[in-house]
Amino acid sequence: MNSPSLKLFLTSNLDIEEDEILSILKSCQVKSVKKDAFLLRENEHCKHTFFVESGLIRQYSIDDKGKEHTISFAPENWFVSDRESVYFDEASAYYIQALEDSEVVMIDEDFFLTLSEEIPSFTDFNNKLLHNHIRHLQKRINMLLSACAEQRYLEFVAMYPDILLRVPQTMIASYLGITPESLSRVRKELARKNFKK
Amino acid sequence: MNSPSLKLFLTSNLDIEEDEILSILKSCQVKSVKKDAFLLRENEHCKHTFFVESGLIRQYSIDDKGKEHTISFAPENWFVSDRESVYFDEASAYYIQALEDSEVVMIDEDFFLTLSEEIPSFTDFNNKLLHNHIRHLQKRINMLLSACAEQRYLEFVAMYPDILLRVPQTMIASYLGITPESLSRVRKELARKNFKK
DNA sequence: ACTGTGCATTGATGTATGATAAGAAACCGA
DNA sequence: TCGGTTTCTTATCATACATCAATGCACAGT
Repeated sequence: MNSPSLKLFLTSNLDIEEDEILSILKSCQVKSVKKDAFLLRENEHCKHTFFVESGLIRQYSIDDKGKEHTISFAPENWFVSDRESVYFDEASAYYIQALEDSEVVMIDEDFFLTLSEEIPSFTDFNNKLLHNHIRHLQKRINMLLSACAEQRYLEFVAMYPDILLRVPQTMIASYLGITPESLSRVRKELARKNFKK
Repeated sequence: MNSPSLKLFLTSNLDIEEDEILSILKSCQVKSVKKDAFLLRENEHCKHTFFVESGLIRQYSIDDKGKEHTISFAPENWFVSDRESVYFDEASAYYIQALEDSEVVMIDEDFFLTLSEEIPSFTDFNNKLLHNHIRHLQKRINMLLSACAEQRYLEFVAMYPDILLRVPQTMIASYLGITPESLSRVRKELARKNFKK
């Protein structure tokens, strides 16, 4: 068994015994992915939810003009997946790619089924995860509707200071819905303001 | 009991007996709201999920500059709520307001608890609802990241042709993240294109 | 029928951000 | 250490959309 972070994540959130979790986790494959390798490509059916043990993963889409739009970043201890593709068994619209050499636990639907059957508290926990996810998406929509480039960047910095330093600005720009050039301008402007004070 | 749509909605999605649903629904209050009345205001704690029996409800936020941003429209047979406020017991960032005289069923957390205890299939159903919600939000984010004003409007028309005719353009504009003036111009341009063909 | 209020349209103008291109800097991998 | 990518910055120009302001409608209340 080689997924200490996921084990810790589950034991600290679920009412579950050490050996119980071990026997369930045994069924999960751990995968090492090199930087730039793909866990999912557009039009594939996503079969897994990935738990990031180490490294950094990005989920993004490509529009008709060929531009990338970052959906999410997933560092250690985060999940990443096209849950809709998994759940509704649809072709995915997204790419999931490693930004660093990473280790991910591949979790399939059976895993969730087993958990919800064997661990009563799992249902609630899963519910909470889903609600958290929704809250997060809600907030982002609100931001995209109302905030200008500078505000978006500031919110990102406040929310993900760690990620900021690990990914190229191009990708942060594509997360914020602006061009890399605009982001560069925003940063310059912010630096100027801070200097003045 | 005065919530025929909700009853139908539940019985057609859950493995449940007629009288069982009736006894559970009995605990829910049905509320009539006049056009423009509020079901929730910013900074209040949202205590209910509202199921719209009839009418039309809007959820929106107001930013620092006083501009409204429509989060969602909820016509008949839809749910509307600040689920995050309910679930995490936080102050809400949103307003929920009737756009037409409406009837809503006020569903509290106990209702969900009762359902999940008494109806085994409810857990799965609830899960499905949450996943659907997430899919929906995901799609909107993708749209906001990648589509121009015209595309956004076209997507809206395709997705909610019914709502289109029932709400002022100002609000549709605020849903799409553009100004009413821009929306007016987009529509004019589209009309011109269609005429030419 | 009159009048007020809100909404949609239109035009003139402004501005933030996009597009393009080119140079500078940082980051590999050999 | 070098040479080559990739990323970041900077500059110019272009444009979609916002802002501001005026007008026209339509509907509701008196």
